[in-house]
Amino acid sequence: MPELPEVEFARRLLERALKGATIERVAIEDARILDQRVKPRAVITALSGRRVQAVERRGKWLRIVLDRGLLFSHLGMTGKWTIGKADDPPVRFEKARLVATKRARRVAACFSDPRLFGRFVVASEDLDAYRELGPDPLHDGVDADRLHAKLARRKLPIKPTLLDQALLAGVGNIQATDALFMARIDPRRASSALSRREVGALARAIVRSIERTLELEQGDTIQYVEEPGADNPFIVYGRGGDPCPKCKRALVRIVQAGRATVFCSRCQR
DNA sequence: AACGGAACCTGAAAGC
DNA sequence: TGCTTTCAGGTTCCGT
Repeated sequence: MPELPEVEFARRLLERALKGATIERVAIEDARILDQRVKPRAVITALSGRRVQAVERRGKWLRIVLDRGLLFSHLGMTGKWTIGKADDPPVRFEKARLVATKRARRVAACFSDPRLFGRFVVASEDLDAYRELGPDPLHDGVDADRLHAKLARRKLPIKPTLLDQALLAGVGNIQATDALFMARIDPRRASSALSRREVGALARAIVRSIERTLELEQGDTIQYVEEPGADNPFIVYGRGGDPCPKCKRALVRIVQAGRATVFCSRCQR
């Protein structure tokens, strides 16, 4: 599932392909990726002829800066950008395509998304959802003192709290699950009960977990862990019932706020 | 205000 | 074999 590392992978891909390029053709194959009030025609008009100045990311949001206006892209659960030739046939589950030209070279940036949780939004200013994001662990680091102070006011257990994008932008179910294992913290603990020392360990684990995942994502294509044939590169995420990598006791799978969590009841306290 | 839970989606895997 | 059920989950919305 796309979380911060996968979105950063997409950012780098799009930056290489599109920065400095001019969008010459836009196709929206499925309007359900758009804001429902916006007509596909309006999106095509807004993007056509625009020059891409930068491809940025905050949390799980991509922000493509144009010479006039902005394009926001969220990958949802199954969204993916791939780069190909302008006239390549549609990729599987393709929902939108930007054909752009840079120094007489034409490229296609294709957005595919089988489950349609992704977003494709043209705007003239930052979206509320973007403005409301908390610090990005990769850009800003994780300030443990600040995090500790924020957690002190939270009522939820630490695991669901970590999924709040206003707390830290980009942490999803996978990174939260693995980071709690790395920091040896029980996901059921009350957020406000974590000591400063524990929050320090958690802050470091979040950054380490993200950097580790990013290192695994080399090359030009990316595979998400849920896709058929993909292996699971994560430490405990998706490994309920398997032996704990540290102590070999069976990892426990529970559901919190509707999300699966895996942890070791011996190593995580 | 804060929180839980459902809804939005559909492909793949598991169950029967 | 083929049908049905379950699961995955980021975000938004709604009800409590």
